[in-house]
Amino acid sequence: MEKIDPRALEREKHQKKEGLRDLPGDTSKVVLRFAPNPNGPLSIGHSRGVVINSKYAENYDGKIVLRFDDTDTRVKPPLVEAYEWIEEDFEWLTGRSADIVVRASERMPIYLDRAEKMISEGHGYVCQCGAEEFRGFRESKTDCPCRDREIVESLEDWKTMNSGKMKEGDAVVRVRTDMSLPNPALRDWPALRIQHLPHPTVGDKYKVWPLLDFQSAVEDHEQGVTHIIRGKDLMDSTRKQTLLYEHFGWKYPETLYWGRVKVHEFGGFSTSGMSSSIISGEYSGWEDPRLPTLRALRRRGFEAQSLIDFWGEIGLTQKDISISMQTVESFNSKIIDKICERRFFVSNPVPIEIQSENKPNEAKIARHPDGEIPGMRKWEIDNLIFIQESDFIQGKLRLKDFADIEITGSDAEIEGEQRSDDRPIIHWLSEKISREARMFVPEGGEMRELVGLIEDFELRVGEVYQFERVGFARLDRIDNDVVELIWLHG
RNA sequence: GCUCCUGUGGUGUAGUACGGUCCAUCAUUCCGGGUUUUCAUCCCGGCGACCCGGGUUCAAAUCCCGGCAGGAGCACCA
Repeated sequence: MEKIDPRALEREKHQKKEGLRDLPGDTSKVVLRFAPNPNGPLSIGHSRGVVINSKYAENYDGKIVLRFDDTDTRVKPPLVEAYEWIEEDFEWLTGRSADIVVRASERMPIYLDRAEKMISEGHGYVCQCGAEEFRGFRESKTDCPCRDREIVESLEDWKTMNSGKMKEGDAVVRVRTDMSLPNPALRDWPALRIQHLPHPTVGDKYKVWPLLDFQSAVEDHEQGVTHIIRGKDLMDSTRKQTLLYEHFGWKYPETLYWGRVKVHEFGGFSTSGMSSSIISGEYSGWEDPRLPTLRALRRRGFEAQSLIDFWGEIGLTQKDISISMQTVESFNSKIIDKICERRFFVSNPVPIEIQSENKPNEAKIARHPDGEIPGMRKWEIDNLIFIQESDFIQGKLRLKDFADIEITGSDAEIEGEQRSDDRPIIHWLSEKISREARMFVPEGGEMRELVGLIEDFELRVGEVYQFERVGFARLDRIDNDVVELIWLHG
């Protein structure tokens, strides 16, 4: 009887399934891709794509392609520096570089060749209807006049388009689907259009450029992509591209989607929106701590792992979600609390004169309270100390790791070094160790600035410290002897 | 208008393909308590949810029908 496992009698509680769900289809040689537009650096929204795709690549021992979708020179033109920024952001986040990096703009011959083939096989045609005009045909499910022209005529127009003799907007290459399709988005969708504006990296060599749906479809096939994971706003892209794949006789990759993501603290933002706010001077640059770019988060002191943990917890769902940075901060705290040294930062300092004659002349405070980082911070103590204005009272206080004091006016008497009662414990600074500091706190679109004194003990630029009773902040730089800190979180 | 996606606590998420083991999982927030010479970390406890209405069934978060709500696409942007 006693051999029966007693646990078998207990009611089993359901467990939360951990990790990402399995990828569908053939997973023997997985190839994934992350395809941003290089019109700015990566933001927190992009990080979901990077994290999820690279996690799957890791899980299945597959490959990940970083592809720059840079075939638009007019509406969202590429930013030359952004290619490099994105590669840096990708590496920061995943700890490695992508297996393959491709720029769509450098693969133009492949797309143009494919387009010509499509036209000559009758699966596509050159359409010279205006955008408005075609909208009417699409809505009324009627064929446009260009649709029934001979293939040779389309081919001739195709050559004219490429020669540069046709103006932008005069013609477009469409994929022949079916104008009576129930979903209007799929009816003879546009695949390539004319652009005369030079491309920032390849110049004015090409006059006809593919749109996303065509370029992406062809390139995914070229790279042997097996699984596409993208936003569900691109569901119709999948349907359009599937039609194209049928024309070409290719097998479309397995496709998974995530829903729309909003971040409470940042509201609605877009790369192009941020770009114009930076140009107008509203923000100092892409690294402005108020921005949701990965560069800004990195500058504030977020660990890449916090984002990996965060997106892993959210997983891959098609729900439109509204997330809070608080959750990311919580993951970050768990990581950095163990590795950050402690320091004091006294904002709005109030000077206090210690009157006691036999005061100790040195303070020793642990670098880390749990001994995760061994060693002590040692300071000299003179008679002059500073405490934070918000802590300033008339009465009894304990200067953390130093002494019990009683304040009268702006003088203080040391009552003893040992803690003698449960009076409030505050952080403080000796004048000998104080250095002027400013802490920048991003608050929505504003930047609050706290002026105060920092504990000048082995400070290093780029390091994240936990300021006791204040919170985490990163030492951004030292300007004219003034230490500049950027607030991370509590 | 047409096409499509999604609805589980404050915010996310597990469970939904094969209905019972779910008086519904876990994280985060919030509240309370403990450890701590930080208002940090850590530990313990608590509050809090299956969009609505029908139907099928002994039994529905799960299946069916009908609503409703939110989001997306229908760009010569990505």
